[in-house]
Amino acid sequence: MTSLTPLLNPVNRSRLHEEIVGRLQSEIICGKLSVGSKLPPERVLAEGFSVNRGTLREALKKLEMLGLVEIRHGDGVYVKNHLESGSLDLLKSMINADDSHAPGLFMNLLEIRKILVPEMAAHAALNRSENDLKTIESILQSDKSILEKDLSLHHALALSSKNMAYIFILNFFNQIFRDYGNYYFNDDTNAKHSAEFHCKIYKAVKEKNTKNAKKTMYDILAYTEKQFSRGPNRKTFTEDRGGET
Amino acid sequence: MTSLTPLLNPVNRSRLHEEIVGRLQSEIICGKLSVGSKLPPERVLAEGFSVNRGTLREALKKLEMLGLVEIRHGDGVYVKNHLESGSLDLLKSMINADDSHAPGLFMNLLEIRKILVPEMAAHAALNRSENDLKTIESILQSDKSILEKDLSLHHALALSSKNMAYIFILNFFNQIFRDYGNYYFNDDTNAKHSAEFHCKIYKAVKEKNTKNAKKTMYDILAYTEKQFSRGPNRKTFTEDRGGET
DNA sequence: TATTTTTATTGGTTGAACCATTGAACCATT
DNA sequence: AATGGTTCAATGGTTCAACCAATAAAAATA
Repeated sequence: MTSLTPLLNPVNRSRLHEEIVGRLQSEIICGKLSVGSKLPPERVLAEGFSVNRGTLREALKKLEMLGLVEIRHGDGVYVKNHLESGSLDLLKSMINADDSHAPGLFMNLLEIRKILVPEMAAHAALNRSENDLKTIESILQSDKSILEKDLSLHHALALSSKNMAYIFILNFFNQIFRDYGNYYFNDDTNAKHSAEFHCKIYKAVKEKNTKNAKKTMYDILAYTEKQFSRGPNRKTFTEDRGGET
Repeated sequence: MTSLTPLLNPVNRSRLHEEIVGRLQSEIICGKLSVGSKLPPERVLAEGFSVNRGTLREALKKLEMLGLVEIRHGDGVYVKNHLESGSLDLLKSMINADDSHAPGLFMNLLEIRKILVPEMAAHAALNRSENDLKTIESILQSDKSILEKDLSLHHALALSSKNMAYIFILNFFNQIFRDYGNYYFNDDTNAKHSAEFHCKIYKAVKEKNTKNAKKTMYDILAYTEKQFSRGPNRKTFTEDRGGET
C-alpha cells in the first residue's frame, strides 16, 4: 500500500449555503453583529448575498443549530450570545477555522479529553462483557491502519462502558482528531507508543483492572498532548523542513 | 413569583420540517432504515411526506448535522451509523424524546457531568481573575431565581477556568438540565443545598483552593444525581401528588 | 385607559423550473 | 485487456414567484 493515503480534503466545492454560514458565523463571533440585535429580513439578506431565499434559509437553519441565532416566526432572526448558547458543533467549527485562536481551543479540548476518556476506560474495564472483549481483540488483530485501529478501539471502549453518552462525546472528539491523527501517526515514535498502549489497555480491560485502564489511558493522552503542545501542530502538506529545533 | 413557571414546551407549532426530522430520526435510530442504505430521492421523499421539496431539504440538512445521514451531491442521501457519527445534539434529542431509554441516558449524562464539572471548578479556582471573582459575587447577590443563579454561576466558573471548551460543554449540559431544573429546585431541601453550595464554591474559588472547589462541586453533583436516581425524574405537569415519600 | 381589531412585516411553505455533480454505460485509444 | 474519454440519466443544489401563518405595532373601539 503506497503511503499516498494522506488527507487531501474532499475540497468543499458547491454548497453555497455553507459559505453563507461561515460568513455570518464569523461576524457573530467577532461581535460585528451584536448580541440581541435583529438581522435583516430573509428577503433582504438573500439579496445582500446575491442568493436565493431558500438557500439563505438553509444557512440560517444551520446557524440556529449552532446556537448563534434564534429564528422567530413572524418576528425576525436574532443574534444570540454564542458564549451562552453556542453548541459543541460551533466549537468544532471554530477549531477548524483559520483563526489564531484555533490552536488554543484544540489544546483546551485535549485537556478535557484527558479528564474524561481515562474515566471512560475505567468504566469500560468495569462493565465490559465477554463480547466486548472479543470485539476489542478483533480490532487489534485487524489489518486496519493504526489510526483506524485507534479510533475503533476508543469506540469499542465507549460501548463497553455501557454509558451511551461516552459514545457521542467520543464521536465529537474523533471528528476533530481524525484530521490531526494522520499527522500524528506519521511519526513512528508516536505510532509505536500507540501500539504499546493498545496492548496495555486491552490487558487492563481483560482483567477488569479499572485502575490500570484509567492510568494507561491517561498516560497515552498525556503523551499525545505533549506531542501536540510542542510542535506547532500544523496541518501541513509539505515535508518536515526540519524547522523549530 | 408564582410557581407556574415550569416547562410548557413551546409547543412545536409550525416548523413542518422539524416534524419530518423527528420521524426520519426515529426510523434511523431504531434501525428501520438500515445503515448504508440510500434514501429515496428528495423529490420522492417530499411527495411521500406530502411536503414541498424545499421543506424536506431543510429536514435533511438537520439530519446531516445530527450525523444521521450523509448527503452526496449528484448521488443521493445515505443513512449513517448513528453510534459512529451521531452528534451530541442527537443525544440531546434522544434524551428529550419520549423513549423508554431516555431516563437512562439522562443518568448517563449526570455521571459524566460529575466527572467533568468538578475538574472545571478546580481550573476555575486556579485561573480565576479578580474580575471573574466579582462577576461570581454579583451573580450570587442578584435577585434571580435559584435556577438562574445556578446556571449563571456555572457559566461564570467556565469562563474563569480559561478553557473555552468548558463553556460549550456546559451549554450542552444546561440545555438539557434547564428543563429538569425547575422540577429540581421546587424541592426546598434541594434549593437549600444549592444555596450552601454556592457559598462554599465561592469561598473555594476566592481562596484559589482547587481541592475544595473540586470537592464542593463533586458533592453537590453527587447529591443531585442521587435525587434524580430515586424519584422517577418525571417531567410532569400535574402538581406533586404526594408520591414517593 | 384598556381592550379589541386591523395592518404591515416577516418567517414558513409551495410549485415549477433550471443548474451542477455523480455514477454507469458506452466507446475509443493504447 | 486496460485505460481514458464521452454521453446520459439520476439526483442533489439553486432559483423564482407566489401564497400561508404568526407576530408586533398601529389603529379602532369600548
